[in-house]
Amino acid sequence: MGKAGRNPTISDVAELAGVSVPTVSRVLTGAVKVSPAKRALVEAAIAELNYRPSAAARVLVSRKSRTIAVIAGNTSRYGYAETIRGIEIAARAEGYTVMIAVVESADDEEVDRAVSAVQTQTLAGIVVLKFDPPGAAALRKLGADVPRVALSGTRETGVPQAVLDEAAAAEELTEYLLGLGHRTVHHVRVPPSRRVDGRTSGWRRALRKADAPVPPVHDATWEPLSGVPIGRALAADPEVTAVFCGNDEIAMGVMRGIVEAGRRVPEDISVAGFDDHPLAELWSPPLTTVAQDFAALGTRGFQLLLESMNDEGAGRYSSERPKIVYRASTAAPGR
Amino acid sequence: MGKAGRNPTISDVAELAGVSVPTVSRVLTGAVKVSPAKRALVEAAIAELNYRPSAAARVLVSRKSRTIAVIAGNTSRYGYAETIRGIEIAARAEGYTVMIAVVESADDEEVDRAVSAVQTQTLAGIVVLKFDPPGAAALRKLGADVPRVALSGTRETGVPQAVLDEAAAAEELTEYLLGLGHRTVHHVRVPPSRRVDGRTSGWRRALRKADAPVPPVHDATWEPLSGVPIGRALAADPEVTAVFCGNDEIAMGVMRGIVEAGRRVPEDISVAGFDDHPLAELWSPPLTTVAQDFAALGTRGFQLLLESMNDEGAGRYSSERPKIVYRASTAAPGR
DNA sequence: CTGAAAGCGCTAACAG
DNA sequence: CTGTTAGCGCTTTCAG
Repeated sequence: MGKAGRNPTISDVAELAGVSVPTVSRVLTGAVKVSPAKRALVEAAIAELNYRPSAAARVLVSRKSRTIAVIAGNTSRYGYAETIRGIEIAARAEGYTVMIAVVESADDEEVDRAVSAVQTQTLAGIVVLKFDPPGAAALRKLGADVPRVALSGTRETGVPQAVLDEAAAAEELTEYLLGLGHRTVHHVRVPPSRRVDGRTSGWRRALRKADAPVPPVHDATWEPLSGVPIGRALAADPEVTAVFCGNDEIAMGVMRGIVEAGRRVPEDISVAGFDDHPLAELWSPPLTTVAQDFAALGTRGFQLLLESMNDEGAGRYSSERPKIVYRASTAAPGR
Repeated sequence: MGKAGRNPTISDVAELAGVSVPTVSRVLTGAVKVSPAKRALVEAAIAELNYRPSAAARVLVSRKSRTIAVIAGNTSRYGYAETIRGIEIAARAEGYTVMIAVVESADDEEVDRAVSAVQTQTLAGIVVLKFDPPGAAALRKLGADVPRVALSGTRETGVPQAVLDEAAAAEELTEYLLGLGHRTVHHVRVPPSRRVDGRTSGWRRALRKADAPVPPVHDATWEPLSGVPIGRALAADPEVTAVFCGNDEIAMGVMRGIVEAGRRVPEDISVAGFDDHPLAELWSPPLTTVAQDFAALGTRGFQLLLESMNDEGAGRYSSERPKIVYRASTAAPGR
């Protein structure tokens, strides 16, 4: 019998069931056939002792793990949280456990800390949220010894990757605005993930293709409130009739600034966002935006990871085109 | 030298440094003194091989882990995501890694699955988000063998717990509304965590204390849009002048319904929410609400866990009183 | 201060 | 089908 206070081990189970330790292991893993009689004995013993195999011991000897890590710059912001949720759901469905490693900044020290924390664990795979510079830096430092998948960001070579084609969506949205009759579209950017930001480059491409002037970009922070002064500034310029914002929260801040400055949305100025935040539909006026299915992105990411664990489809690239959601915050320019 | 393709092990390091394996272990753990000369040798070897100790092997022999698990009914909804963020930040600061276990429902099977997944890991401790029935069910099934902490929910005995005193805050907010001159306050509830929901009971307590009529409760889902029809219904009743909603997102939906029905906020009807969602301040009109510091709750939770790992303060209870944020969505009743 | 020996809980050969 | 024998990578005695 196991000593009191200690968790039961596989030998406690073996002893109680009257079989050898490997036999218990065999019913646990199910890999090798065991006679029904002994199997029943073992299962009874497991139930009686409320035995749970130790993942640590298992991993040590089998070198196989049922844990994946998610490396992310953040866990609670809308896109991040939803993506992680998608990964977790897919992982759970396949019996995997998820571990989180947050990389606050792209500082060498911080990235090393996070990468070390991850490399210490024996993992089945790693999903990197390449939404921002910290994520990209972490991916770069990761060895190729463990299956990895990158989510979003610039295209990787040699690493399977799933992305949302933000540039295409931003281009389409900007074209829509121009098609409404706006002479040009102004842009408020969220902190860019990298040198080239898909949302910004899609916007610029659309303007160039239409030979529309490319106004200077306004930079917001992740704080919704940071959009307010930008909105006020934009409203002060009578030339401004359409604004495309890097995300919905900033768009809401910008709209607030515009309204505070005494102009109307969309009569005087059209405003569009990005993400289709849960509150975008509820906003007044409801926000025209781009629906990004982050949870599906996470799920695709885990799928890619699974494939890459089985050596299939290494280097696969999966791109999805987000859909524009037309609502009331955009309209033809007034007079 | 280590075989190619394999991660380097502690004996590869020992060999390269020309010392014994336990000596390497001693510089790794720092528990026992090692001569500066050997220490330098070992550190050089570690750096050269880019060696990372295996957490699995460590845990197996030392029975000590630097990983904690968070059990939660959800990971991406505002309060949940922020709480997890707070836990993760505190854990990371102390060198702990966070593992996530999601419990979708309170079904026995689902709860057992999550609890098993957690018990398989060798953990330093577990933080349970007792925000909802699944969380509460999971806490109940967890053995006392690993340090645990409960966050929110009804008071536990024997388990350290950190909570936000929602009932007190809801009562204060309701009293404020009554103090403004409203005859009573209507209530829209979010899916309740348990039989007694703090927000609802605080509201009811305030009405009783003031001898105000207690109108029937309206039930919303977690979907912000579910508030819209409720808002419309409320607006149709001329008796309604003040509404207290279970969270900000629902409050936004309710306000939308009220406005659609042709009544104004706050001139005709005051609306208050709960949580101080990042967009509450930006809403028109800005929402009166209760600021819940979920990240701080998470941090306090991890602190409690640390104490309980060191056998200090087992059974501690930490309650924080959220602060009311007065904004423009509430006012004295019009005539 | 340092090395030798033992063993954590489990699975992977290998006989039988 | 089943038991015996090894040993995963590390920390922990225990001698020196």
